[in-house]
Amino acid sequence: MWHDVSLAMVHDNSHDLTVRQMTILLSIYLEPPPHTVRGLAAKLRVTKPVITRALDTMGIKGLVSRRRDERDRRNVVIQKTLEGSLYLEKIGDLIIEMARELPR
Amino acid sequence: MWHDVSLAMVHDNSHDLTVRQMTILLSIYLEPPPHTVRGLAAKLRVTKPVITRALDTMGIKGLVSRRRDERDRRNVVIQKTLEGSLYLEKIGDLIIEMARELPR
DNA sequence: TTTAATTGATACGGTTGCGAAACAAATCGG
DNA sequence: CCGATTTGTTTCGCAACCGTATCAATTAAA
Repeated sequence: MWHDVSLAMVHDNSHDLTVRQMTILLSIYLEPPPHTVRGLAAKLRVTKPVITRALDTMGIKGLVSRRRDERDRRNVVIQKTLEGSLYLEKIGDLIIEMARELPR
Repeated sequence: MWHDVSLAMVHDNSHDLTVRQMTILLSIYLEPPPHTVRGLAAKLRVTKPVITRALDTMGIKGLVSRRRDERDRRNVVIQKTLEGSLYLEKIGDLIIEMARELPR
């Protein structure tokens, strides 16, 4: 199943994200907000620039957006987007479809 | 579940493969041999250099090996290795473990 | 045998991601 | 107010990957 889904992702190729980027995206959309750079860095155990750069590229693709936290303006809160939701929904459907076809 | 497994892969970090490389590796180990460069390129719908380069890097990591086909010496057949088998087995266990913890 | 086709590898220029370090802005603590 | 801390970003040099085009070796075809 992992093979089939990965293969479909390679075929799709619309947003080709790295495993790290995909993991960041899933964290943002599946775990309860708010999400910050340092929080994601800690969860994935990577450095902060990794998060910043991933947010840059995913921001250009429209998959996430950023906003300053007005209560503590050092913080940046990461927000979901419609396009990101649609993209992950598509991947979710893909996984479900592949799982359904498993030989059980 | 996809999230959890990806997160574990990022944490592990022993061989950090791209999605393409992982898909190539899974194809080699899960689909019936023989595997050739052009065959994998066709299956993944990528160009041949992509396969060659992926085999280079995965070969260095010891995950696959290559051998000339003696019947048609233009061909290269890709072979599994012990280390590659162990690596994929570890990932398989990871997936099973994560799936077991699903809320059903 | 000589030409054409097939197969995998390589060269090239460009893009992207990386870790470490330095940085600017904001907040905290005395 | 002023130095220390926290937070996210940027810079630097470097390595890896990409697609296109080309190459060398091998086989098939004429």
